[in-house]
Amino acid sequence: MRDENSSKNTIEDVARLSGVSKSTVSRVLNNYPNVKEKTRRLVLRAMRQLNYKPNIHARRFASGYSYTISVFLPEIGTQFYGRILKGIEEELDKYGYDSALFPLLSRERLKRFSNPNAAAYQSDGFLFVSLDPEKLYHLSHFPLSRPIVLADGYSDKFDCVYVDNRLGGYLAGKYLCSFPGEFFVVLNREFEFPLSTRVFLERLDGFKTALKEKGIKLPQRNIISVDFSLGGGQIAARDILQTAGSSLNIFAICDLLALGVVEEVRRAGLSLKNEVRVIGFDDQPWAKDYGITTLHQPIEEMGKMAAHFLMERIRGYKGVARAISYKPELIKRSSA
Amino acid sequence: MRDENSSKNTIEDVARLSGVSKSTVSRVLNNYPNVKEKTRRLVLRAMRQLNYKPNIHARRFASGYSYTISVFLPEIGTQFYGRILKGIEEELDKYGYDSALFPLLSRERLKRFSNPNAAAYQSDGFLFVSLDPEKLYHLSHFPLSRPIVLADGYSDKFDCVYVDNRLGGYLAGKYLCSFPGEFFVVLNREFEFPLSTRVFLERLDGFKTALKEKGIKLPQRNIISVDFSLGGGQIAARDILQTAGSSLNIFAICDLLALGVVEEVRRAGLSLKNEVRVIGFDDQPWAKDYGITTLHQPIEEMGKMAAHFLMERIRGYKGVARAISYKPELIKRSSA
DNA sequence: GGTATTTTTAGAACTGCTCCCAAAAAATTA
DNA sequence: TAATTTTTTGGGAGCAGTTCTAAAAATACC
Repeated sequence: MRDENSSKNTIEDVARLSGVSKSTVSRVLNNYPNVKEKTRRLVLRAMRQLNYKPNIHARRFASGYSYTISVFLPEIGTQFYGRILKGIEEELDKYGYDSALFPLLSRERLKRFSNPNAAAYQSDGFLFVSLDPEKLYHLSHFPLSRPIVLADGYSDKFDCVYVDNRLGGYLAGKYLCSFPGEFFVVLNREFEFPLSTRVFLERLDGFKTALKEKGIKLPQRNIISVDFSLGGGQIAARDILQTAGSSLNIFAICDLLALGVVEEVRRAGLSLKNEVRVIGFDDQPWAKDYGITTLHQPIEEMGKMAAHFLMERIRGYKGVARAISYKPELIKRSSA
Repeated sequence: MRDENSSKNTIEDVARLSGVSKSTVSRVLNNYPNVKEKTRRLVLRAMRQLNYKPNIHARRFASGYSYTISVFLPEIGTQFYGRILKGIEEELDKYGYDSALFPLLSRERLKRFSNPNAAAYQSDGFLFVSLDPEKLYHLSHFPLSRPIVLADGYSDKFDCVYVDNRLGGYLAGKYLCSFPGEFFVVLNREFEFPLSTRVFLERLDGFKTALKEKGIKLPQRNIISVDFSLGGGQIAARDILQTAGSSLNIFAICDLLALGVVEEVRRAGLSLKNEVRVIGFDDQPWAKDYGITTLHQPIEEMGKMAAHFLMERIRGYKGVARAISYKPELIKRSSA
């Protein structure tokens, strides 16, 4: 089927109507600086008049650019990925770029990408979210001539944008230490090997460090692993409430788990903050509504910045690898 | 950045090496039937020798086809979508087609697609998974000249491929009715409006029908809504076990919830089948390992068939809308 | 005001593949 | 074997942009 979507008008029609040459229209199209303002307006008006839409295939063909970047992520069912994607897409829009999503989902699915001609590699750059490109065995297939940027992950080889998760955990720990009682961490199970991320373990690590500084020990059985879901948090809370005393400090590794915990604590008729303190991580938009004390991280901003780095590289920037680390911030609400 | 991925060799180089014309090479490339076998082999050998990869942009440009279809789905964190995608991709591969994924994720994100020039619409066809294109308000932007196919959903306007969920629920109900005791359904909460699917409610409906036939009533409070996760199933199970008698029949609307239920039942030291019966839905690959009695549905097969329909349409097939409905099959294992 | 310099523009080559048309080759028929 | 039909192949004109080069226009300078 021919693509009726791109209207019939070509760059030539625009040129004719505005009385300039094809190349000038092209320059306007691509935001080249050396076009007289008057001419630019003329051309833009003609474009509008003809409802001109450049043929994306012709454009890609002629320029050699695909105007697309590939985003690899473990999965995208969670709000975190929805938000980071939002940031990425917003930034790309500015450059007329699109993103193609490649959720790896499972070890098995990852195999699909062992074909170096897979669609995933037909783009101008690569963005890895929560993923370590060096761990993914198909990296050998990577066209390393094209830039790679990491979001929510660290590397010394590539530009990357991440949150200081260890610090976040530390801040949570430090704050909770100011309360008496027993300490718990609600953690979610990790992905299998090549898709695993250090993020949660780093938060845990920072948390432990803070406790240690105060001479508090966190017994292994107080670290409760559940699946990444509201229900997971609820289950963990029930287990904790069933076996522990009446003054509890709970660090949930993310807001979703924290919400599950908070709901169960309320259901059990216990008083948040007085009897049980719960801290989450993320500061999801709804965390405020539920009064969840949490560590704020700028998710959309990370996506935006990562996309920005990548676009700079695609545009030819050659400097050494850069890393931006965002500091999480403790937001105190009613849950702790 | 120029695309170094597609090696330097063009169709012309292949033509020269194999001693034929460009057009003949093109014919071989596109699997045209009218090429002498000897010539075809000659050309293929030359391609191999030069490690020739057609320039995908040139191809799209010249043909007007994008060799891509857009797959819209609510989200893709779950195994169901991973599996259906697998089927889709396998089938598309046969035609040299790729899929671009567009998880709508949320009402808010859906807005991104209100732009008729979004990448999502730059493809040769559209596949809606668990989604009703007529409910999505951006349908107005749809290039209806290009074919649409539904998977895991029904429509009289478009080709569609789905499972008879009502029958599945009915079979579950009928089987459980052969046991005494109280009846429960574990359901997961729905997506918000435009992303909602009727799938789970249909299963519930079929289940109720079966009970009604035996004169059994399912009180509203025996329908337990939890989030779609392992933890959700566990929570539901705890609630059920806490308040109900000792002979229970539980229909979990999907295997993931069923697994959560089964785990909790075992943890509570109750005997599956004798005291508590649990039926799931899906027959996920791991359901067997956990002994979950469930309704089998051919997920990959659905994806494959949907992709097949779509490819037929893209290739010009003009017949009336077709619908394939798969009948779920009860697989008895140790949980019921 | 004339020349040098810089900015802006037109013209045309180029990208690599598809596909139509006509020519050549092969197969079939008389 | 010639004539006819069918199959296979080559030639070349698109496709719709980008980009290089050189010319034209605008600006700066003396």
